[in-house]
Amino acid sequence: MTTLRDLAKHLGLSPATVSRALNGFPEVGEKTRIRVLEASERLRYKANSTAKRLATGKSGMVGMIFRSSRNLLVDPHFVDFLAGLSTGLADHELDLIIHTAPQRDLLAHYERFASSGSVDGMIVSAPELNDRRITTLNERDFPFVVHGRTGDDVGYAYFDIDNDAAFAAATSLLIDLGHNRIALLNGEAGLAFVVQREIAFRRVAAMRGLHIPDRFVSHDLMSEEHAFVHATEMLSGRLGPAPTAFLCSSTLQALGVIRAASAAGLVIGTDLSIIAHDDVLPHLRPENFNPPLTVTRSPIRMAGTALAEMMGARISGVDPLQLQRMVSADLIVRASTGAAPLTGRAGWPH
Amino acid sequence: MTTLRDLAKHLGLSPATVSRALNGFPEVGEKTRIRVLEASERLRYKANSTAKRLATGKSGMVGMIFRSSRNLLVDPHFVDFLAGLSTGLADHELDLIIHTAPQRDLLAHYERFASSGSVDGMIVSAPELNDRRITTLNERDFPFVVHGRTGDDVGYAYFDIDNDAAFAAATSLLIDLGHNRIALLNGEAGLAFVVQREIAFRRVAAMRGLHIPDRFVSHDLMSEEHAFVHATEMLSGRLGPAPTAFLCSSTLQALGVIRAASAAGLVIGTDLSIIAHDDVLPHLRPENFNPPLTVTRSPIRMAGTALAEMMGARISGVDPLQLQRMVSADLIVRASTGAAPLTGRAGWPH
DNA sequence: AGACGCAATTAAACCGGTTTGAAAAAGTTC
DNA sequence: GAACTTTTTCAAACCGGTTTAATTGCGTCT
Repeated sequence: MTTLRDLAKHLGLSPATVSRALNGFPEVGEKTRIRVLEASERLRYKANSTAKRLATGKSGMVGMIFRSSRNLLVDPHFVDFLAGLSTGLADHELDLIIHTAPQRDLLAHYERFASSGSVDGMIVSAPELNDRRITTLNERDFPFVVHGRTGDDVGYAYFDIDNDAAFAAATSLLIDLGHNRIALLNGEAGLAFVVQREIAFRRVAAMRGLHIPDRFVSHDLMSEEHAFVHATEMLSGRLGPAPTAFLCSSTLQALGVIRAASAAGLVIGTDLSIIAHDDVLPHLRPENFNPPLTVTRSPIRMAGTALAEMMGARISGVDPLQLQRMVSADLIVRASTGAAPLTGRAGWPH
Repeated sequence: MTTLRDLAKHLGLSPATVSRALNGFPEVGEKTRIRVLEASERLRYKANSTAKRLATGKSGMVGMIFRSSRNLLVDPHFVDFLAGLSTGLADHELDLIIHTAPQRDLLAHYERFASSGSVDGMIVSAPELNDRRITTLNERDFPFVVHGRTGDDVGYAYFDIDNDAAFAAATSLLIDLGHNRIALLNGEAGLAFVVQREIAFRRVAAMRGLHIPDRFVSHDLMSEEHAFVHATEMLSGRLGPAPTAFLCSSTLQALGVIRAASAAGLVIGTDLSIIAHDDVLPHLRPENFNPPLTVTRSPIRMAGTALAEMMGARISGVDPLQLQRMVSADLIVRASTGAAPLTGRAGWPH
């Protein structure tokens, strides 16, 4: 393995000059630079990245920590985010370190990452309402960016979609269409975006005089299968009058609702309306569903690239308050939403 | 940030002794060790991992490179593999680096990783039949493990399932049931496992006297949507007599076939039989399909953990030839396979 | 020719750990 | 208590780069 000193000796130069030549410093003579570049090519010299890091104090990596138990890595939403993130990081010549830790000493692992110099920054995903990972990193003054936000007025860099506006608009649309029994299939309890969506949904419903019993709001993994189970139960009548509309946190859940509705003999768009949030997963296109799905849309992959960009800026010292972005989701009305069936216009009793 | 020297000065010891005390070397006095550990706790000392790496020559990381274009990261099969891998690596105190590179200089990035010392080993996934990544790493004598294998007699560490046996068994089962028009929905052309599965399928079909026209064998992303499109086309009759059975490389594709069959008014298990390979994706359980799906099963997540284990061994110097594992997939017969409909027993003409 | 300015190069310190070889301290043996 | 082990500690070199401060070489001005 060729080192910088080997190369320097070979050329009859000092390591300092060689280092400068390779890194494009201006004070190196033009003929020398060419000579160095040629020799480094010929001897297949590759700078040892560890040594470089130690000398410069930059690792060129950002970290992400996963709980070994709860498997975020299997969630397609999350993975698409990851895809956007890692390609975005590549533009800044940053690599991503995936680290897994058991739930109980998750925070200790964040601390170790933050203070051992192995990464220049961290990505925090799927924050909960009071997320101790965020407070820990904030205290240490360590660069990090968050996908989502824990409140309205926070002091860290984040990228988020306007969950409140999106779900308020979706709820309004359903009520305008005459739906008075609307069920919500939400994500896992505790996650910030889940709470935000539910608050918007319940606020608009209450404003319009609707009562939503808790048993028609589910909190679970956003998978086809879980949604199928919940929707089947809700449509069965065992919990009370069946909803005439479903609001889903994900198009995957919409698939489950469609399967449950087919089994129950219901026609989507006529007997039952569905709106879902569309994260624009590459292999799941709600515009091709039958019927095409009404959605609130915002590509989650874009969140990944945006956060990669922010991470780069944050590492170069940009103030986190300058790195806060919220985008709105588009409400796209298609054929899965229609007027509520006349037979089912009564709301749930208070 | 406390360094080792700070700590040593604070204790009135030499850096050497402190380093030894922290790393559990035997030649340190017991009372000294305790003193050191206490002080390091109190001063919140965390060893700089970059410096450690430089000194020891081990990075504690393994790398994985993705093409920025073809998006493996979005493939749920692949992601589940990744989940198994990263938790398995954690057991060996290894972290995973995710690196993205454009297709055209993919190999250069592999070389850089292999010779810059930034990782101790590499993971190669989704190999093609003649995969230059493998030859490149092999030439450099750099530790790596492969998920899958490019041939029967290879000189590197791999974990693979017996694709040939699995697809031969599945094909035999269908033919035994009287099916003479069997379509194959395969993965992307060129991938090793895709070729292996197709060879097994065609060999058994030929042995039993069946002709399989190329237009009833598709090569594409293994997604629900692509499978739906191909199955719809094949069932339409536009390509010739419709198949009475589908063999799928993934349960996702089976979902697409089921959707296409429903649209065509076909009953699964009676009018149309389906077998798929089940990678045991956590949110997609073919035993809960309606009807439950006949599968060849092998958890892809297990492949991830097995390869993590192998990577650890390979890094500690175990001979790659000792690290070759092939497991067989179980054929699990459920209700999605039934006797071929009497009306459709004629095979495709030669 | 001497003084000066500028560009190109270098020696040496540094990043923060680990490890070797030697020295000091402590413990045994006679 | 001297001689000899054995245990514990230390100074210095090392990993392979970067960077500061000093030095050399060369053309220019007077």
